Amino acid sequence: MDFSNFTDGIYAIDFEFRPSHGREGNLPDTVCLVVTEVTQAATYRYWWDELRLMSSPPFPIGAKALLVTWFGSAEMDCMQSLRWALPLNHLDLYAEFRCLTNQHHELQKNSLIDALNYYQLPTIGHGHKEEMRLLILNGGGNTPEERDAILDYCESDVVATVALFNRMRCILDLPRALHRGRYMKAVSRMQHIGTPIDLPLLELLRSQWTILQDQLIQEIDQEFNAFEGRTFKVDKWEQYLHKNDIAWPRLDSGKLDLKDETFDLMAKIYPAVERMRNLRRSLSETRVHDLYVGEDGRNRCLLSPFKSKTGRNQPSTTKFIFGLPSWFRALIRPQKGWGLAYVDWSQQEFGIAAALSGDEVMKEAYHSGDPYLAFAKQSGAVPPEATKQSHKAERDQFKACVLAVQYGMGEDSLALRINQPVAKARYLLRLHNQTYSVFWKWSDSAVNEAVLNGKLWAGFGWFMHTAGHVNERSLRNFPMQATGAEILRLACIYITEAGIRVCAPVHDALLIEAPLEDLDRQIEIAQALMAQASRDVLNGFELRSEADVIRYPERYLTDKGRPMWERVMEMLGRPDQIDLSQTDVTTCGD
DNA sequence: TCTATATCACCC
DNA sequence: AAACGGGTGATATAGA
Repeated sequence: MDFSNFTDGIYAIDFEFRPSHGREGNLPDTVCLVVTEVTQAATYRYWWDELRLMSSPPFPIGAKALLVTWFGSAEMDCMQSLRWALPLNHLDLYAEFRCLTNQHHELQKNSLIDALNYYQLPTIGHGHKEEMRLLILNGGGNTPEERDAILDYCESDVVATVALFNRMRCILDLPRALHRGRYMKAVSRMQHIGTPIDLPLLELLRSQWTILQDQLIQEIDQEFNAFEGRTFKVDKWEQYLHKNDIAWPRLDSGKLDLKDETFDLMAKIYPAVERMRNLRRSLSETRVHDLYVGEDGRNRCLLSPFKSKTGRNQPSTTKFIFGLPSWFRALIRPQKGWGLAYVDWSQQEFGIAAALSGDEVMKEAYHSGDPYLAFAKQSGAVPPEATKQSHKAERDQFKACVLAVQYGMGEDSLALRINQPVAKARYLLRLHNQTYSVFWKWSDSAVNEAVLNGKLWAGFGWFMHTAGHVNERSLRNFPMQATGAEILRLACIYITEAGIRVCAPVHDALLIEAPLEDLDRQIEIAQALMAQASRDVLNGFELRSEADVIRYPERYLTDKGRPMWERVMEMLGRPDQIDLSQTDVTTCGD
């Protein structure tokens, strides 16, 4: 496959846009569009009054055309707002540049300007770019001068995109580049749909939140006097400790250790500390105003595809509902007549490790349906007839050990985590080594590859540069996490292209929505496609998935989030919002 | 007063 | 030197 197949032309485009009504979370309002055919360098400029009259894009999007962009999910967001169809073939230079320069020592950022500098191509300055960005954001473009300035600026980005394309085209792995471009299209579809939020309740929460905080502090802090207004003051806490003769752990720097963990530890000796711990925890979980929710009650924000070094999406944790503390998920609620499903792969990284390493014992553990208990059995620590109920304590420890290995945890940290002597942690890690020796050899080989070649590959063309010092634990984890990201991308492609409405990706999970009468069927299809994606990436090895189902008028409330949600609803005087929260679990896979 | 750093809390 | 992978973001404190 090469570029000569695109006989209808290769078009670079760039939109300028701003959120509708200036409200983040709303769909974008398109300001202008510039299109250039890359070989003929023919350029076309369109202002929004022309664009809104078009029912299809002024460039070809069929099988014989190619769309070239820098961060094309944004361009396709605009196309969807204009109700245009999306291109069949898409090449995104941002995705390609991220892939080629991942963890490259000379590169810190990944803007278009950074890419142009990297290839020593001319750029407009950061200053002008920022100036134009603000002009567009603040509703500029009403005078002929401003309009020309915005179009010129938009055109300069297209010119830069074309230059970058011509510089990069000979080094691209085209089939995989088109695959990544196809993912950018799926990203745009998800960004366009967004996650349904109970907007009236969110607004109530927002309007009352400071009052709730003040109430909480006033009630609890009179015992301690450690707060000044709404902030916890270290020196005031120190005074309290001094007055009460409490010796508090300190960091190496000499400052008080204020970790939640430390409060937990000290609460065991001084029960009053527990009350302050709870107060601090509640207050730390208060990001209600930054969440992007449009006037239609949908949480929409940039998903930041390919942003992490393993290729994961990395949306802002304050703007994205799934980045907030988990009790906020109870704000997620299907629209009337609709349902939602949060579908996630079961023990994804364990399954990936088994598949990639070819460790048959590990594969068997995955296929058993309960890898943690299987590990305990395979190592001989519990009898073959042991169950989750009969050997709960053992299972918890073996589970902690499996997770520890995936993150490269050492025996000291594991001991702390499971609240056991170091010797016990050492014993568990040794059992993992012995039971899954093939996995460990494979894990060693990743470290060797990285050190010897200066690169570490994760399949489908994603890799990171490893010249210079890289943490060994990072190298061992990279193939598993990056492959997980690859499986998610493929599943997003399959499921969005099957016409299922995907609200959001969450690393090893997807939130989908459907009318209630179609919900069960669509969950089934989504799970089948998630299994398909895992097989396609893992050479036939299938990952199971589970689904939490939320049917209107239920909200998405998990066991973890329930206590805080109930507390907040009580304080808001809305105890009626507590009980509408049942979730079922279905499973799929072998 | 502003910025950089350290530390912490949250997510998977 | 530390020893838990990948992140974002808030806040307190220290220093310019």
